[in-house]
Amino acid sequence: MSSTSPAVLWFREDLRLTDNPALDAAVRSGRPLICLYVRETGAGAPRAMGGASQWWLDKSLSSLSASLEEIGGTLLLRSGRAEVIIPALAEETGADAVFWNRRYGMPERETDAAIKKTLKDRGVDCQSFNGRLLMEPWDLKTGGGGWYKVFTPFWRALQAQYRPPPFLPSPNRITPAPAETESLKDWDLHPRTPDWSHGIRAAWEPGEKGALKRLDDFLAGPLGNYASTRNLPGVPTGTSKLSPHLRFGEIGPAQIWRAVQARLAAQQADEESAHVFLSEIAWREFSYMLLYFNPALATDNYNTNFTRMRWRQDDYGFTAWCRGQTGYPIVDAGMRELWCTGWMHNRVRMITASFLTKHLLLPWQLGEQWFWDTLVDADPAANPASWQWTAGSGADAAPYFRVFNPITQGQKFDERGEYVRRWCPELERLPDKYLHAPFDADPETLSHARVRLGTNYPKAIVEHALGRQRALDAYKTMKEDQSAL
DNA sequence: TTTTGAGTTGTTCGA
DNA sequence: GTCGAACAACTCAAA
Repeated sequence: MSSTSPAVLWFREDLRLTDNPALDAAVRSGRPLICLYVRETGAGAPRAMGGASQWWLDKSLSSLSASLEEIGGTLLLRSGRAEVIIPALAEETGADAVFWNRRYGMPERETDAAIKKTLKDRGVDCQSFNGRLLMEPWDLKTGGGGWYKVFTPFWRALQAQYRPPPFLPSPNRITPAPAETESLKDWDLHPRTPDWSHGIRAAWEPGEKGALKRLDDFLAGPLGNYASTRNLPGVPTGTSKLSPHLRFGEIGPAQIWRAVQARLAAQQADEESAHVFLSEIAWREFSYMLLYFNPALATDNYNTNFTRMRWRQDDYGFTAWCRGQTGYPIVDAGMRELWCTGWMHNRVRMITASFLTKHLLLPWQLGEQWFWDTLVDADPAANPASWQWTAGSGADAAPYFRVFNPITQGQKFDERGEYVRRWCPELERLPDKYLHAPFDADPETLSHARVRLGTNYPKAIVEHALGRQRALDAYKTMKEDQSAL
């Protein structure tokens, strides 16, 4: 092998230098490197990112590019169909090897397989790695040889079988190979006219450095109380907030796993909290397995009984939900946090998703798409899997009769109202007693708090008891329709 | 092959 | 205020 032929390292959902198996192998191959990111468009491209994710991608690519330059490399940018770009780049540069970390959704898998075949036919070595999951979907099988459909046995098997591979440090030197690049600025990923990204910018530091810092900060403190505070949206450090970093692969789950285990071994972590936290990482894994075996996870009901579900059509209700104007403070606070910061606390994701699919009886796909467009952590596996879980159509889903009560959920998890007051300042002066149910407050209390329902804060768009019963009836009807077949 | 125990996150009602 | 049961069957995973 001539060491002068370059290799292509194709970055996709693994925008990091540390613990990156494809990058490590590419560097070890001893070839000059072409580090590439492709903005994929057209047939075979991944689902188009929403605005918030594009914002993140912009910053993450800047960060990756800067990190590469620190060690002598550069980040090459190209746009178009990967099936065309990758082989063409190999030909143009004389590259005789291509490295990447695997993807698990469709049509990416087909695209990657097609590229691999093309490259091999032309004598270009093509190697793929696991840089995104603890265990890949085909690695974890039930005793019967199938894939897990229930989380708990999946989680048990994962704990029993997973051993993290050795840590791969960042290369300290890269020899770049020249090739022409597009400009990140020209990709126009940052929003203009208007630039709505102020709130997002204030909340996040995209890129590998930000990811590692977030992990360190979380492990050093918040992890200790994770089991108890992770459900409290008013506690800013209650959760790790690693989700967007994981989504873009600025950090991998193996790094998180090792770091938590190291803390446990050093007796520097509360066992229950560490366990609960790792189980959240495992939910992400479970979602990827579901996506791998159910490529239409984002559009089709996993439980096909739900094809008979009679969802409502309600543009007004959907718009009110999107805008955080439902009249239920915990729901509105969540939707506004999402709009403003590109993120929403997990507890509140469940409450808002339940409200859309149960109280408003709107199809989960509407909510899934809205989250996809507005979340910085919008994940092709976790987002649809979680929406289906809440709607009741998913794998190991919440039983349908579990309808979150947005009033009691607020009282239980935002008792002092820190969260609601942060995002619904018009309710700031309401006493805690009525904060989660302003419609129950007497006129005097409302006027004293300067809340005018229907004027500066909406009336509830659906009464809780009515919404709940309507959802339960719809479910019952669906079952009856099913058995009538 | 059959059996058995179990299943992320809740709510409501009645004692 | 607190507690346990009912809510609905059904499918999964392992013995």
